[in-house]
Amino acid sequence: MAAQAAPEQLLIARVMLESPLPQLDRLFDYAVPAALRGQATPGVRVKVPLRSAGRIARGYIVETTEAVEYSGTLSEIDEVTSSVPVLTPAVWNLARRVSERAAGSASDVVRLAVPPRQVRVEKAWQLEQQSENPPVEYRANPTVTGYGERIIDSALDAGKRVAVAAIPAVHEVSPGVWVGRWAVTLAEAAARTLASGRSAIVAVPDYRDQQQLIEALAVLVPLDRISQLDARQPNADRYRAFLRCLEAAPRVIVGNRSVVYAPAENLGLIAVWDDADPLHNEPLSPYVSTRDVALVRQEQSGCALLFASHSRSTWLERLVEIGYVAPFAPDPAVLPHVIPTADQPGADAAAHARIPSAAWNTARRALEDGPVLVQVARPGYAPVLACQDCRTPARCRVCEGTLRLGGAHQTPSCELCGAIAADWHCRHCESTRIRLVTAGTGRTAEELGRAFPGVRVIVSDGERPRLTVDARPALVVATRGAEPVAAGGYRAILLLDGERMLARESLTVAEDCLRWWSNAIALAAPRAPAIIVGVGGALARALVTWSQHRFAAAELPDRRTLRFPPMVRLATVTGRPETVEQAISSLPDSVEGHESATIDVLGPVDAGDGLVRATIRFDYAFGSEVARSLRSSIIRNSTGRTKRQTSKATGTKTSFRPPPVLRVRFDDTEILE
DNA sequence: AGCACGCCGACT
DNA sequence: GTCGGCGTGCTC
Repeated sequence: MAAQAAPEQLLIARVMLESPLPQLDRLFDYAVPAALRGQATPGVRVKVPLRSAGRIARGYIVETTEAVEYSGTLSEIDEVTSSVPVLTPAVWNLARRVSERAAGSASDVVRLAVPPRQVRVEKAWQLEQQSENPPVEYRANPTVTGYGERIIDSALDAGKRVAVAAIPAVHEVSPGVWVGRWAVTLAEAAARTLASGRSAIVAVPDYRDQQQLIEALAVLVPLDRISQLDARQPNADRYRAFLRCLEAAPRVIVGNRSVVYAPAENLGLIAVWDDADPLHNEPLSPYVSTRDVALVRQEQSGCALLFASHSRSTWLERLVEIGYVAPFAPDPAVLPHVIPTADQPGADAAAHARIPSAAWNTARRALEDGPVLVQVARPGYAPVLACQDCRTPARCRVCEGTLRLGGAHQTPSCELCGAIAADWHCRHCESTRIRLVTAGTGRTAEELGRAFPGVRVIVSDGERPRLTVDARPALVVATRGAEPVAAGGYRAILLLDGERMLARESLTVAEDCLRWWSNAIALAAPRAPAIIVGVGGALARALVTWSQHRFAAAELPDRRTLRFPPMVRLATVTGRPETVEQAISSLPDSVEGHESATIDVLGPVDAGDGLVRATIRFDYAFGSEVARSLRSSIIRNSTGRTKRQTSKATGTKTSFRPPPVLRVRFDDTEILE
């Protein structure tokens, strides 16, 4: 450690390359030329030579050092693209951990975290930076209301992880502006964090939720303290909002799933609304959901973490049960008025479309007073296999997976483990007759409207979403998930397609339905009746007593017995048969210190195109071992052998690599559908 | 990806 | 003994 710093001490930049190639997923050392010394700081975008000068790769400087880690000749950084440090150390650490967890590339995660550069936007932002305005004043000491005196506040102030049951009501945040009460809770939590001088990230599933949250926030924090980071906004707007997050002043950063990667300085809170919504599942590699990213980031940063929903997911329930997340419920309690009718749709009321007469009468009466919500299933379900006699969905007798019909006249086989269901019989009624349930397109809104002559009908669905409706009488027909917020709340709610929604083939149908129904019921006016048709049992009980977490808790023992998520984790491996075989055989079979942890493999099953897919199930303790093993299989596969092919028609010889196929995906719940 | 290196068959 | 095709492996 002698002071031997020569005047021209070598400066090394460790660079993450922007490349999808798994074998390039590590840091590369480059020498920083004297001319670039001032700009070559961690987080900036650079261009570097890669393999024989001339080829240029883009990347980010992750760190600078004077210690050479590489024992070869160093190339020099070609260019510092921009002096803005867009990849902050915290986000880099998050990206690395998240990618390791999912056997993916850090650069894939960074791609989600850092929006593409917009030169004009960046220049404008840099100019604005120099003439910074004075700090704004926040409303003093905001508090989270509706959960008892300072209960949530003190949990958040202590940097805890909490699962909050949302308050099932609507709320008028400013004259004429109504939002779900949940949005107020999240806004209050964010405002409190901001007032303490720290930033908050709030992730919501979609744009409609984001709108409500922004409206709730607008009355609590100054507008210029709010950033919206939304994948559907234009690149320029997104990059502008992203750059503002890099500023030192605390902010509330709102957006959909990738907002959990926002570069918030001094992060005090991550809040996630409705973590089980499938929109929180990232469709891009390495497919890590908002919930998992939030958990990793909370662990790294020590910020508070708040999950809120009307219906607790089984994933969160597991975390509550192991004591990792603390549960909170509204105080005073708010109990919606839910009325289940076991009547089959249309059984007693042909005159009223398929609405049972009790529900029809309730709706008729409520329509004199204000809007009534009718929730219907989304049209066009994929055909599923079910018992012909009792309609129980058909499941594999080996592993409880979903049965699928491969071809038109084939014997059904298990989608998960591939077992042929030759001697299938229904577990519920012992029938041996199986049938294809082709769910129709459903009744149209017009048909429903005809049941209530003379009433204004408003439709809200995926194509024509409607965010709000006023307080005047109207029949609001909405597909699940697209229900508008009504001023003052709906005077009655009819959940019509219970049976059809439950017929969907998925491990998670019950909890999905509970979530869809709960979210709709939460839009009711105080004590307005919510009638759910054709649903009984534990699901109806959970809704009537408004204790969805108990339903989630009751699911877990079964999942543990069956070795299904969230009690174990899953990873699917797709590729050529030999490749998948190799990947499976190199999996570890034990983890030191966790001798009771187990791992098993289902399949492989045919995945089309000459590919197969295997599903690996493993205990949480196995996570990093499995990820590391699969990662090295991916690298081995992508650097592997070539195959030569001679074209017989032309006689030309071509040498090419078959596209290396070994796709790994962790925690994909859709595989169970 | 794209390019260099090296190992094995056919040639001056 | 040497040229070059193509498979293999590496990229700071």
